[in-house]
Amino acid sequence: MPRSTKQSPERGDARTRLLEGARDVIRRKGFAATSVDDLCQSAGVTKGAFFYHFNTKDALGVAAANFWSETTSAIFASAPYHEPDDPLERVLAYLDFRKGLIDGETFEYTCLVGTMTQEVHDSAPAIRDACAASIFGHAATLETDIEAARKQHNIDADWTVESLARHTQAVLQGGFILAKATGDPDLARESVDHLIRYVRGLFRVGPNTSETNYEKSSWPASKSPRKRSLPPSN
Amino acid sequence: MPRSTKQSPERGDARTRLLEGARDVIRRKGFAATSVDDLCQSAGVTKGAFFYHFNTKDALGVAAANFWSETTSAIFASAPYHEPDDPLERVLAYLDFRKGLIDGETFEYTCLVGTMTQEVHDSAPAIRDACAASIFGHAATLETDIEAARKQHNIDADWTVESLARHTQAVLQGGFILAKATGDPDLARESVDHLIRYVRGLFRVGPNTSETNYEKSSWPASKSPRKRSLPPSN
DNA sequence: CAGAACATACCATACGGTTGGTATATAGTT
DNA sequence: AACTATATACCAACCGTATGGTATGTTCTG
Repeated sequence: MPRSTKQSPERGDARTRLLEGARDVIRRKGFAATSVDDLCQSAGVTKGAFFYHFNTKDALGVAAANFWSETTSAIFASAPYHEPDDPLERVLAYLDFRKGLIDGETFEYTCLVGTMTQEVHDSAPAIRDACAASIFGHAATLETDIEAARKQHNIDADWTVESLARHTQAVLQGGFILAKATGDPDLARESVDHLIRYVRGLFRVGPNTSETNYEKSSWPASKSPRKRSLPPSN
Repeated sequence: MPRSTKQSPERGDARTRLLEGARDVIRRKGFAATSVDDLCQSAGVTKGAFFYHFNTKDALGVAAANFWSETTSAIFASAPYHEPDDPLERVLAYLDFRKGLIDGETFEYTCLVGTMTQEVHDSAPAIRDACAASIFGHAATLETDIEAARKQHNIDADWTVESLARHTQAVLQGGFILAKATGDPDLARESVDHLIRYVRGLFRVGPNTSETNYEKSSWPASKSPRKRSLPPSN
């Protein structure tokens, strides 16, 4: 029988639990409306622990944005959309992958750093910069595939690789807003569909390339029972 | 000499000034971070006036969303993008018009109801519904032109008119987020350019139709001196 | 003069943050 | 192996202020 069989959360991971709680609570309520007490409660710690790990609430905001960057980039790095040999296929597979992530409750699939950017862009530059680094850093990961696809398909474009990469993020962020307005994730998926159609048009490929429909992998959200792990029986 | 030459703001329009102040301050700081005192100060009134006109802060949020709907739909109704005879030209002119509105400080061109939706979607259903009505109500105004263009160009589409109308709003909202992340309106205009290219592709028209570049009209923002009312001299 | 449209002063609470203390793990000493 | 020193990682209680909201008074208008 090991010593220290305490059921309560392990000592030493309060910081991580605070960041995970912040990720979910802030996506629900927004940054400003989330109190430090809310964050402590979601992590199961007291304010002493909070202010031991973060000097101020804004400091947690910065840390949460960085935490988001690290966790999501790990997910994207190991995601299956990199597998196709054709670079355009990889771009389309990325968009299909993103579309697959949009499911469940709103706070489960929306973007933490996009949400925080909206709120703090004018009042908390440190948080905003951390969010911007997350958004544009992720967008930049798409650029090599887009560039390779452009060369392979001999596209002489009136658009830049960087702007298309950013545009994909804009569409996702905007889709999240429409989804939040009604609580319906279909509104976000719908815009991704238009984006996919746009990219296909840019590269002059038909509508039926790459229909792998990548399975949804784990996305930063508190473990919630995912309904329908098997397809419906009808 | 007329009686009541008081320089101070007219009696009777405190409500309007509160809504106008809310429009600008909330776009800067967000809804939750904007205090009632902030709103009173921006309108030049006291809390007595505020709570005379609005029972609660959330009630002002609803009223601000409705105010936004009314003022912006008046602007769009009288905007020049309705002039072209060709319906597709009107759609493209609308997007060009929206692009032209993106200028100046961030709080001047971003969308109030999009901002508020992000924050209160899960905690203030009344505000969220008012915002949703504004967003989707505006999107619906595009549907007749899109539908007419689709018939005229004989497009048998795999997309619905409604979804394309919504997609335009998603792109705009997403562009606003990217612009807020850096303070650079070019990031929003860039996404509108991609959207315009997408719509042209959907209707199979070349890149050089309708380049009117409609002059920017008045958009809900506090009167700020607009630089460069004349084009640069080079 | 009655009621609408404000202003002033005030209240209870929730908020971000601080203070002082305690349990735990680790390292060094004997 | 036992004991101490020390830093880490937290907890519980407290503090000043900002906040949403109220109660009451005042001014203007029809």
